Amino acid sequence: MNEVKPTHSATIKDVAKKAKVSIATVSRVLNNLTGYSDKTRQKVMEAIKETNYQPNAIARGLINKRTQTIGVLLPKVSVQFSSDILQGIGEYAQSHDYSVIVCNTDADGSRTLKYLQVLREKQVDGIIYTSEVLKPEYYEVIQAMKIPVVLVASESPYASVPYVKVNDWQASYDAVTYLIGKGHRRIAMISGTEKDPIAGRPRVQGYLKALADHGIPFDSKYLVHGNFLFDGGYRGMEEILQKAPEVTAVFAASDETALGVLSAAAKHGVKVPQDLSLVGYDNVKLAQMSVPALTTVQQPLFAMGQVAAAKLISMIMTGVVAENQLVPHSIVERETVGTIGND
Amino acid sequence: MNEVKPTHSATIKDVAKKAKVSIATVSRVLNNLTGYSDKTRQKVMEAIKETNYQPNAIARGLINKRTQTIGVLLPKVSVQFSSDILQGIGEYAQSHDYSVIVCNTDADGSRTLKYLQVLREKQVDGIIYTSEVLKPEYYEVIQAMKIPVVLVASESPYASVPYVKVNDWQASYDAVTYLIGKGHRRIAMISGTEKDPIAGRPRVQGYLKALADHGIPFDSKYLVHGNFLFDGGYRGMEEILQKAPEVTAVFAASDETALGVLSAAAKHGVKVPQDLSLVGYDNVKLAQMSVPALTTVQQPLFAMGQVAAAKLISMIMTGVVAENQLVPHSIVERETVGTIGND
DNA sequence: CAAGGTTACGTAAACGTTTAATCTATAAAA
DNA sequence: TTTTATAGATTAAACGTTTACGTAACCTTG
Repeated sequence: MNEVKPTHSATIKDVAKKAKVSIATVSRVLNNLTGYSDKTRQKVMEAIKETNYQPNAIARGLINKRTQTIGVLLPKVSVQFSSDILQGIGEYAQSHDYSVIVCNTDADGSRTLKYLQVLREKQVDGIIYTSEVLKPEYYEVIQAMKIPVVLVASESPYASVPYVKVNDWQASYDAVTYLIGKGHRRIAMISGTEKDPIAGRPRVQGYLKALADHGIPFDSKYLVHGNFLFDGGYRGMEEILQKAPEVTAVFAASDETALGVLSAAAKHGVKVPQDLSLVGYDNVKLAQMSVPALTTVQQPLFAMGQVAAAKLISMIMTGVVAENQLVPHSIVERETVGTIGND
Repeated sequence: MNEVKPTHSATIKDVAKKAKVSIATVSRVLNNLTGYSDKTRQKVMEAIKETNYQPNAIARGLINKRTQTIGVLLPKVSVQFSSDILQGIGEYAQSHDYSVIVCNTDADGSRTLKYLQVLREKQVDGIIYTSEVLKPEYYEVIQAMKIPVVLVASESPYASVPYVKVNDWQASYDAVTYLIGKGHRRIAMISGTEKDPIAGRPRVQGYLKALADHGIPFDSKYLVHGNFLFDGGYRGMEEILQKAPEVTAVFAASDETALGVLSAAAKHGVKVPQDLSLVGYDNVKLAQMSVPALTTVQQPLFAMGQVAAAKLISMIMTGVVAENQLVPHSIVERETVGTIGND
C-alpha cells in the first residue's frame, strides 16, 4: 500500500488508471450508460472511492454545452419581495440540479447589460428576470445568447418570453372592492412609482375601476404617488392627511408603503383601524409583524419563484416556450381594516 | 459581402479566420498580452465586432483553473439578515469580476453537504459561509477542495478560515448597559436559540455580565429563550408578562424577536416605551418601520458582506489567509426606550 | 459450425480556450 | 555581407470530459 499524496484533485484519468480501464469506460459508469460488465463497474466504483474523485463540471459543461446553471436578475436581493421570489427559485432549482447565479441590477441599465454579458460568457442555460420591465436592449442580447428567459412579477410584449405574475389590475380592484364592502367610500390610494407599467399603473387602474363600478366618483386629491417604499408611504400619508383628512381608508401599493402609512398615522394620532383603515399589497413577512398586523393583498412570491424556475427548466429541456401564467392572489385579513357606516 | 448566418455563437476560431490570423494571436489581443502589431490588433478587434464574439468562460475556466465564481452558503436568502449580507457580497464581487452562486442550506446538514459538492464540481474559486457554525464535516470537504473560505456572522476554531463579525458579547453588554444607563434595573432578555454558540450564548453572557458589573442580581425568571424569530419574541414576552410583570425593559436578541415583543405588548395593553422599554439587535430595515421605531444594536450587515468578499477574493488571489475581523457595532436610538427613575 | 448479432470494452476526436515552444522575417550589429 | 537579436506570428499541446467509431470476444441460431 504505497499511498501517493495527490498534488492535484483526481481526474477521470486517475480513476481509469487505478481501475485499469479506459477513461471512456469510467465515463460510462459515471453517467450510468450501458456497455460494461458488473465486474468492471465494481472496479471503477472502488477506484472512485479511493481517489476521492469528483467530476469536473467545467469540463463537462464545455463538451455538453450545458452548465446546469441559471442566472437570476433582480433589482436588489435585500428587498423582501425579491428575496422571497429568489428563495422559491432556489428551492426548485436545487431540487432539479441547477445552480443559481444572482445578479443585483440595482434597476440600472448598464449594470444589467454587464450582468447579461457575464451570464453569456459563463454559458448559463437560462435566465429569470424579476420585477422590472424587459427593455428591448436587454431582450436583444438575450436573444443573441439563444437561451430561454422567463419573467416573474413582470410582463413583456415578446411572445417568446413567458411571465408568471399576479393580475395586478384585478388584485387592486379586489382590494378596493373589499374596502368598499366594509362600508368605505372615501378611499385614498398611495400608488407605486407613477409610470411603472407593471406594478404601478395597473394597480391604480384597478383602484379607479372599482370606484367607478360602485358609483363612487374619483377625487384626484385621493390619489398620491409613492415609490413602493416606506418613505413614500409616510410622505403620502402626510399629504393625504393634509389635503383630504376626510378619507376613511387607504390602499397602499406595497406593504412597505403601508408601514409608512402606519407610522405617519401614529405620528399624527390617527388610530388604525378605528380612524383609518389600511390595506397593503404583497404580504411580505413584515405584514404580520406590524402593530396592528396588516391586512393586505397576498402575492404568492415563493410559489411564483418556484413556478418561474419550473417553467424555465422545462424550456431548457424541451425547447418549447412555456405559457404565461397568472397566479392567484387573495386578501389576507388581519387587523388594519374596520367596518364603517352601519354602527 | 456575403453574410453567413451564424448557426452557433462565434468562437475564437471564427474570429481568427475572419481576421486571417491564428487563434493564438486573437487570444493574445483578447487578454492584452504582448506580441502583435497594432495593425493586427485592429484587424482582430474588427473581426470581434463583426462576429459579435464573446469569450467562453467555461473553456477559459477549464484551462485556467479559475472560474471567477464564488459560492455563498446561507441558511435562507429570504431572511432580511442574510439578504443584507448577500447584497454586500454581491456588490463587492460584481465590481471585482466575480459571480456568486447562492446556496440555501436551510441550516440542514445534508443540504449543506450536497451544496458543497456542487460547488466543488462547479470549481468555484472560494466560499463564503454565513450565520452558521462551520461543522468539522463541512470543513473537511472544503479543505479537500483546496479553496479558501471565509465566515460571516460566525466564527470557527480553524486557523485557516477567517471570520468577519461583530463582537456579540460586547454588543450585548453595551445594549444592556445602555438600558441600565437609562435607569432600568429589572431587565429581561429574550435570547436567540439557546445553544447557538455564535449568536446565542455570547449575547446572554454579555447580558449577564452587564448586570453583574452594575450590581444587579440576576433573576432567572428574567431570561427566556427564543429562536431569533417573531413568534419567539411574542411568546417570550407573554411568558415574561406572566412570570415577571415587574420588568421595565427587555433586550431582544434580534429585531424580529423585538417585533414579536412589540406585538405581544400591544396585545396586552402595555405601552412601549412608557410602560416598557425595548431594544433589539441587528438593525435590519424593519427596525425603522415599526411603531414605535425600534432602538436596536446595529450590525453593519452590508459592510460585513463586502468585507467578507474582499477577504475571500484577496485569499483567492494571494493565497495567504486573511485576518479575522471584528467589525464595529453601535446602538441606534429610536423610540422604544424610555428613561426611568428620576421623574 | 459458420454467419450474424450482441456485449464489453478501447481509441481518438471534439468542446473553446491558453500558452510554451517554434518559426520567420526584419532590423541592428559586426 | 554575414551574424545575431528581436518583434510578430504560428503550431500544437493541454485542460477534463463525452461520445462516435472500431474491434475483439462471446453468444445465438439454423
